[in-house]
Amino acid sequence: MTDSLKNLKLVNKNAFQHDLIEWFSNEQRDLPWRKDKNPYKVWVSEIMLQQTRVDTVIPYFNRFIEQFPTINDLADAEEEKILKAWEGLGYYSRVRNLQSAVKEVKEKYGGKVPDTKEEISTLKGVGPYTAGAILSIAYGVPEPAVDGNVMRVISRILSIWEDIAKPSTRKTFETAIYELISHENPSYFNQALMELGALICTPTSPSCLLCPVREHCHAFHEGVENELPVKTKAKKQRQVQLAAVVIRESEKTVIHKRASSGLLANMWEFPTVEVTSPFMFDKSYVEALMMEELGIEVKLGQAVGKIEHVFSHLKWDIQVFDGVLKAPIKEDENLKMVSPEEIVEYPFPVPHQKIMKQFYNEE
DNA sequence: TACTCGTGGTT
DNA sequence: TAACCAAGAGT
Repeated sequence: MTDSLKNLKLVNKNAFQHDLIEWFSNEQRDLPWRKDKNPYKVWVSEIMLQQTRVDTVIPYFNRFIEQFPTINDLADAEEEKILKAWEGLGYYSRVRNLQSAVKEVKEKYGGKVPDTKEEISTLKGVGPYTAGAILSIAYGVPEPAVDGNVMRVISRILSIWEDIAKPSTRKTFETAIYELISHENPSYFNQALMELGALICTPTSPSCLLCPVREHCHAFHEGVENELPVKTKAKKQRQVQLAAVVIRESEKTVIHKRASSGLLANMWEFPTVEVTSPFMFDKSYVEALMMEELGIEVKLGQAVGKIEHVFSHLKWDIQVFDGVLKAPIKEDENLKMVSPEEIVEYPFPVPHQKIMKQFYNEE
């Protein structure tokens, strides 16, 4: 693994830093989280940007900061509100961890985001990348912030052939960045690597002729920029068959809150059960499951449609039924009857938003 | 380590 | 269309 950094000492460090930072100074995108270096805003942006595209994040970031302008505002918010603000972004534990961490900053650090690697890394949801990003961008600390962009860019610059899909590989790149990072401007150095990965040094067909650090790039000189980075393939999603019911009772419908851990934790949904093998979508079977698992006595009507939704690791195939209650539900924290006006206040995952749109709200 | 955890845009 | 991809972290 040390051998994969054999080109590290061959890089003209000062020239590389200069070319990279100069390019970023001139070409960086105008993004809302780049307006100031407020550690809280930097933090929020970095959590949102995890595995999520810039264009997707922008409107969420603006709304989130407007709704929760400070650490105190977020710390004091109801979980339902923060999940609603995150609705549609995915990876919902990110925002629950963020609020948990923000509460800790409020209580243990007097509301000031920690500025050391050791302290900030103890916060929920702040891993090696996010710690380095906040420290370098908000506080000017020369720590690496190794994300997918950085691994791709540096794998090409240094011609590193380690598999970037393996968790242990990140350390190789951190070692490289510790050596290469500008101590005069660690913020721009880290952001420039990511910006370069996003705009120039893209996964397929990188624009090497436009690259400000082309002359420092070993992969370009060896003509192997399209072979790097090495990344093993992800395995296919597992299929899950679900039955959901849209219950109509005098202009209202029944919604259910999911478990507090696991997939889509604490999000709301139309009553849903997983069905397996032979009896797949048999109505009386689904009715029995609804009673056993959710305590809902429902009479299923027509199968009104089908929703398909692909997650990173599984695929939902939802058969949607119409239905009416055979007996009133016992409303509690996790089971409610709501009107069309009320339902919009609850956070729903996208597949159930699709159900709402197609089979409940829409005419 | 390998798996879990979302979503939407690209190829 | 299916696969791939995007500023990862928790377990």
